[in-house]
Amino acid sequence: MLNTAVRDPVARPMVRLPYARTALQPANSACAMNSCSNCCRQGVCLPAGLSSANLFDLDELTRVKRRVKRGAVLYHNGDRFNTLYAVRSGAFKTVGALSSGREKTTGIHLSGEVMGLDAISSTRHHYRAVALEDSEVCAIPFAKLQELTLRIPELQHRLLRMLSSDIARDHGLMLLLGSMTAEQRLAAFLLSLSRRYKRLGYAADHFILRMTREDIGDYLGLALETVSRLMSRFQRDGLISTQQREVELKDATALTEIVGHW
Amino acid sequence: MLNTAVRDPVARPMVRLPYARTALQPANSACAMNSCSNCCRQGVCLPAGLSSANLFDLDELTRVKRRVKRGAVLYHNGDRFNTLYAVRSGAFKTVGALSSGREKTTGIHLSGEVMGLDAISSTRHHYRAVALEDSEVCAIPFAKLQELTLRIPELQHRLLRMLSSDIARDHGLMLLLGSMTAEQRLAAFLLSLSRRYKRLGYAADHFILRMTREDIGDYLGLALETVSRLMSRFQRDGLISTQQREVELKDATALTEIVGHW
DNA sequence: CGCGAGCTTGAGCTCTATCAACCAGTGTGG
DNA sequence: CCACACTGGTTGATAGAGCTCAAGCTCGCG
Repeated sequence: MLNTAVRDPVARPMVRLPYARTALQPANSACAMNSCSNCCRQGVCLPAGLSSANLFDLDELTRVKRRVKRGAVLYHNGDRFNTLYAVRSGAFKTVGALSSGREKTTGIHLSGEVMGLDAISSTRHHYRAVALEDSEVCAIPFAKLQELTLRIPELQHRLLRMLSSDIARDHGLMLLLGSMTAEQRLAAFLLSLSRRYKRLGYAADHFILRMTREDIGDYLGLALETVSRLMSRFQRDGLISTQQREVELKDATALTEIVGHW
Repeated sequence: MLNTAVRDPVARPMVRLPYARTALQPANSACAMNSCSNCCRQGVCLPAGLSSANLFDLDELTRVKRRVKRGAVLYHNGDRFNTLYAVRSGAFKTVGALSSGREKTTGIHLSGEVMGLDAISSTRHHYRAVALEDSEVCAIPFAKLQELTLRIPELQHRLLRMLSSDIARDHGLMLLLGSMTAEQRLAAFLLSLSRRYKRLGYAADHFILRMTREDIGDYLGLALETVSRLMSRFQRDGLISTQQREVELKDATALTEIVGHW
């Protein structure tokens, strides 16, 4: 049932070096600078589109960095909100606790993405942010950021755009959760990850899932077994090649067709 | 199987006058004023929390009203975005078209709520906004609004909060779509409508659904038949009383328990 | 009165969750 | 160095929730 070639270490195409320098790297070392002005994520993160003069203002707000170990919690459900967190390196999930004891992952956040935007309206976090791997974030005091936007209209615009694109992204997930089959969901998920890694400058067709099958299931509204089965099936059908967390998209077109284009 | 009392016109408790003046009224006539300063939705809409001096500034931006007939489209998927719409009276749904031909309703918007926030980031609308009943909106030119926020920090804060609470609301729907049974979804939906009507000053336990079973299904990720069956079951179990679009919550506690409190 | 849109109910089937067993890899302690 | 436990992944069997198809009903309207 399993393609034995995959089990054979020699036949694994995915651990070759060219990849190891890009998407497969946990990206912790990729960006050592400590201010927005010289951060390699500046093009995709909060300061995207700002003039360099304005960047310096932002530098002061993002001085505080925080390291978070894999599995550790950045903020809890119910914590007072006064800080936005920009992911510098690594990856996070935000999870909502359900009374049933189960959890629902509402978001996956890669580097350059900002977490906590949903809490602006209520002054408290609704979710728990958990590191999927050893990660680092910039802590951005929201009150100061808001002051700054009054002086820098572009920054205000940028902030609004970030919130807005969060909404748009969530709507995409709602479409997915509300009207797609398990197969479509997983295909859409893989393609979405691919797009995001590409945007970060990594290989689009080859990356490491930072999360467990269970995490993916929680995110897509599926049981972990279903995720596992589908991964196997995609592999059997030659759409992807996968070994544990390592994924290579071999036929992105076919995946796109599975999703259907909307 | 159906409680015959409900079919009997005499036994219907829901068409009595006290209700007819509140939630059952389509609310078209409820708010005839034509500027924010004297609009009865001012406390729940965009201007919420602004000082009256600032309200006057906002008045200028919301001069343009637009009437939309039931079933008519306010804006289409792909339309250029330059205007936010605040629902003055009536109700809207926003729907995303899927290639399969089916549609997914991503939002239900009652009066006092603002539509189009998801398009800020992309300059184009991703969804179609359709009136669920004869409705009226305020057209708010976004560029001008943004200018105004630079002069009125409170307005900026308000705008951010609206976007943020949109995100939070969407997350709620994602939780619902991703991890609740059909029964829980419908119960949550009814309770949510109840809360929103209450906030608008209507009766919390008695209202008219502005949408068809199909709309509800599209919104909750269920087939219309499932919605219908569950409505019947809730009625049979004494949780609600319903006749077509008219709904009375008879046991909100039980509904809350069905949802489970998270 | 007849028509159509929307709602209800039934029957059957499919997809996916659940339960369960097993496997691989990793870390731990004796 | 091996036994053992533990985490995460795979695969199978089974059952049930909800979808689809289909028929009939209600109500408002021309």
